[in-house]
Amino acid sequence: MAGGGRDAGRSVTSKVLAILEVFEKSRGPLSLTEICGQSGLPMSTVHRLMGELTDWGLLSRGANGRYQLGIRLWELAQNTGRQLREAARPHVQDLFSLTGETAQLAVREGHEVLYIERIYGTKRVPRASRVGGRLPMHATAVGKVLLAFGEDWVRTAYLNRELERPTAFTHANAGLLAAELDRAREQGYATTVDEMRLGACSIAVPVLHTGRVGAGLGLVLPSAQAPGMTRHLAALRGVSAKIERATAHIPLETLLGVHLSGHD
Amino acid sequence: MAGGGRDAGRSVTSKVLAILEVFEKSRGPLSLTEICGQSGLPMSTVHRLMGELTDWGLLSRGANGRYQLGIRLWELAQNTGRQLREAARPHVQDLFSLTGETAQLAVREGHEVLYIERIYGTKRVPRASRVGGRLPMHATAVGKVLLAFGEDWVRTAYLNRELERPTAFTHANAGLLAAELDRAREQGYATTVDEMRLGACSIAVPVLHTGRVGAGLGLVLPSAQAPGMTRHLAALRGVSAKIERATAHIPLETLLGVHLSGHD
DNA sequence: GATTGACTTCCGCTCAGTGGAAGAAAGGTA
DNA sequence: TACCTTTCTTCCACTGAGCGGAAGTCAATC
Repeated sequence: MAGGGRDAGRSVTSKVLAILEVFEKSRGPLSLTEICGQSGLPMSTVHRLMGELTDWGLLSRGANGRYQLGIRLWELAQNTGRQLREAARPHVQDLFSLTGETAQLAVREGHEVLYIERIYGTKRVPRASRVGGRLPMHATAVGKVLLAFGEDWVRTAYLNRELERPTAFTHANAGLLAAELDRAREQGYATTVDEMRLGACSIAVPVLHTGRVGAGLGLVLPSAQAPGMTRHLAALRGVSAKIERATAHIPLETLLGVHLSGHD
Repeated sequence: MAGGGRDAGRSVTSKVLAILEVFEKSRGPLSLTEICGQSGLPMSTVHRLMGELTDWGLLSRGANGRYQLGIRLWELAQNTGRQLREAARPHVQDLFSLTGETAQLAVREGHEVLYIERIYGTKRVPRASRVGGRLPMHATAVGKVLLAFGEDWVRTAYLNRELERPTAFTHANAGLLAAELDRAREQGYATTVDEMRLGACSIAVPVLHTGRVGAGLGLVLPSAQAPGMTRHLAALRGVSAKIERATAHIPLETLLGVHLSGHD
């Protein structure tokens, strides 16, 4: 019966968010039916909401009737963490110029590394991530740095979880990993070799802010160059220091739209 | 009376969007009161909505209680026009490497240029825009290219508007501008000198896709170098061709979350 | 310890949102 | 052309989610 069998207890907002979530997971444009299927919402409801969202520009609709995220959403989102990205970008570029290797900046988001900036080297290195993408922390150099220099409770919580093994070389043993993180902390940098993607190795240093790790700055290179990786340390540290100086005046919480305190 | 004096006719979604719109316009984090003031919504309503949005991560809340756009929004938005950005980015980087000047890629959004990618040169050039930012079309080289090679109705509609004059050198006369656009079309490139920002000049070429302009590719340099700007044309054209090839397999509408047909 | 301002919670009323169903397009298939 | 299938769009009577005024809490400031 009309209005009676409604999905009780569900707020409108939650439905809108459910729709956005569908787009978060999928690649290309989606048809109305696909959105309904994946969100579990009735078609007429989705149809109405899509209309409102499209009018505003959060979503856009192609000639074939399929929906995709709209450019207005992208524009809006450029304001998120803009200060960090704008301050850091030229320096990440410098790091690339200095080394000629793929350079990247990442932060912790929950139990994963979130890549917020990257300059691609011309060399062929297997790509594991992209800007806006996430990876497990223990399989990447930036991730290890974020764990090693981060707060203890984060590290403890992380090591108590089941650790993924994207490759056969991933260090997934909690005890050994803990020792590796201690070493990283002493040395001031972390590395990986074939741990996330075969053929790629990486090295990273922390970017500190008021004594805490704000981000990780790293390089990705072909595994063949793993032995000589540390020759890039000077560049990494120099650039990291510059980013630290460039962001020192900005409150850490403002840098990214992230809660830094609390146990997620 | 409770529930009686409600803001009739206003959908929940529109309120959520009104809140997001507030963030679109403002710089830093906002307090609840500020959001209420700018959106015109009652405090208890905003408070409840903020709770839901924050839980999901569209917004985040700092220690001081102020709200800002959350990183999840940014992550979500990375999916917008990703194919174009990912395909184009390395090439924009190449353009920077080849020229050493600030390189940028922009598309048309309504009556403005929207910058979607940029690599900063080391030279000091007055900055007028940022990634995710907009500028009037007739005051920028990429904008002129988008007008010159775009559909006729866009151009006609644009020239019938009042044309802003960000500097004293802006070409704001519709007739002269039309002639300039014709010339740009013949020559295959457009330029500006001090037209958007004193001290900066720019040159741009179109990036075509199935015979239409998909985007504009340009360089910004100090005005002192304006006379010799055209020496970068070969690099611009070469890189543009590469981007065209790299995006040829993607339907134009999918490239960006934008409606390309219809009169905005 | 009183005043002010900013935020949070409460709660009964009511209309915006709901979703099933019927209708309209679009896309096959023969 | 007619017929079926799938996908999208519109309609509408019902009702509980959202509403917002008011009262309560908290933290500065005087």
